[in-house]
Amino acid sequence: MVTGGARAGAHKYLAVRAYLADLVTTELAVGDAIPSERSLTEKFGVSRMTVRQAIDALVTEGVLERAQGRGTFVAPPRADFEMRLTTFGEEARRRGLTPGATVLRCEELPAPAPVAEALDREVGTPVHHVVRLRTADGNPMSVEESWIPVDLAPDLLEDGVPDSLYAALRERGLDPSWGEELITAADGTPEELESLQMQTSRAVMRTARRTFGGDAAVMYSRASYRGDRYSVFVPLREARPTLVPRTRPAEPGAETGRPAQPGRIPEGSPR
Amino acid sequence: MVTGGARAGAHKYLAVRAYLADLVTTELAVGDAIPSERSLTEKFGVSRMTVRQAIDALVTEGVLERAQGRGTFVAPPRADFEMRLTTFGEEARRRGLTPGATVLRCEELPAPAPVAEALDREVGTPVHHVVRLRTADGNPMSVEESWIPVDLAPDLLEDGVPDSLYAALRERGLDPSWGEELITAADGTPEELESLQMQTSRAVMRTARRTFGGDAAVMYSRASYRGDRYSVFVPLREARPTLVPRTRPAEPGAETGRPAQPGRIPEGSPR
DNA sequence: CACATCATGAGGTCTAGACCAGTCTTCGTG
DNA sequence: CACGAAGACTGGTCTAGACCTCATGATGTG
Repeated sequence: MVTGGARAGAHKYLAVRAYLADLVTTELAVGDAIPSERSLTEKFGVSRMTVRQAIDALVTEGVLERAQGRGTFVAPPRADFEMRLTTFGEEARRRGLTPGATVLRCEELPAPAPVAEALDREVGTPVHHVVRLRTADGNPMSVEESWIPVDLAPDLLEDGVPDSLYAALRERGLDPSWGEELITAADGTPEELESLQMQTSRAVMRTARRTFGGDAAVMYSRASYRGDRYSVFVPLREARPTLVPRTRPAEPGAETGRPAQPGRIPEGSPR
Repeated sequence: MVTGGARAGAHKYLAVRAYLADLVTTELAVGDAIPSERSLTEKFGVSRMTVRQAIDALVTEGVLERAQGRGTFVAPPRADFEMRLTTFGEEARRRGLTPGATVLRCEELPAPAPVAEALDREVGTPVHHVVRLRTADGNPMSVEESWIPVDLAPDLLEDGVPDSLYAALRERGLDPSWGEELITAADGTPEELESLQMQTSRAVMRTARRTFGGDAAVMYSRASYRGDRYSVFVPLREARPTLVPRTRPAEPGAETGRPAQPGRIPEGSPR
């Protein structure tokens, strides 16, 4: 059973949700119908609204599809439909490759302007700075540079550079929960081309990423990937208009108390 | 009033939803609280579950944020938080540029293998083929190649190439509703470099996109953007595990009736 | 003055029904 | 046998309450 995380004492809709999640992953295939809402009502001894709350959650996640008059069905996996905050290591393993890393640099320094801006900090704020060569099955894939404010994780690099910076941040209660990334293509610099052992082609894919935990920026990172070995898959949603909140009129003295708005990602050289 | 689309006779939760949407766009700023659920209950003479249904919808869309014990607030615009199916023209205008296009080629031909695969059709199926140079404020930005099955829109190119292929498809009832894109970086070919008037740098960003309307692939397109003038912004969500339905055991004779599963995007040269 | 307590009011979960609106099957009837 | 109506499903919307947890500000006390 995959009921994990929703023990008996917990909320009832979570129990129903866990049951359905288990059904989907172990019993049903794409297109199959789940039990009707009324039958789940009896099975769990809960009201229909509670059953619907459980199903609603899975419909929102894209796992199920409702069809009035017919039933509720297992939805086809639409890729992910959202880019995820994954790490190089996770990505590599997902593709069946063995990730590796060589630390090229590891230091603490005052944040230069572009880094400070990306992290919503003052210029000169102490930051950890790590440069690594990332490999997959031993082949160089990218040169990756990361900056993390020292005050968020003072002991981050005490035992050397951790395999996964994200995992290390998570251990310190700084869950990376969302981010934004800017992707460009460029000719690699001579140093990059050498590190990546690129001979004939010169094109690299550059990414600049801001990672947020809650409302605070916890990490800024830049990477250059071998253009001939790396690609990004982006699922696209329909372009429907979005509600835009009214912009607050200038009110001197008014504090929004909402830091870390998404915005421009600095691209300029951080050194 | 922005109540449009939710007339009095319609569902009550839509009336509440429309009221809140109007509030957000005309009265409230980011971080402001909306009226409490119980006060909305009285204002509209509906039950609390109905009010919650309206709020839930806006929370799911990312417009509002709940906070137990405190209230429900206007959420900061997290970029889009999903890549959208936009066209070159829309993107350019959004960035304040004037889009332009020069048709380099326009023909009908039998689909080569990679194109046929991308469109879920037989090799040789007749497809429209359009190659255009896209400009912004007169500057070359990308070379874009599109393939569309002829049977979906036989008269698509009768009056010349339309400004927007997406708009032309929409007019024929083929709403592009989702898609998937593969992004790579590469050295531009000599022809690309000449079309794009690239002198010093050679890196281009290549995209290969499958566009779907409903469950059928309606268009396959490939584009090469000037690496020094183009970038892609990608919002990233938290990396939480996704439910994967059980794979259907081989059942000869069983029909899923579910075409157009997302999958690999062909990258090889289509000519 | 500082701090613990408590009342208030916010959202979170849940019930036991109701009627509406599609879909599909089944069973007469012509 | 063909076809249409009826019934038996499905999910969609909605009510009028209930009790819970959590955040906050007022209040009283040491």
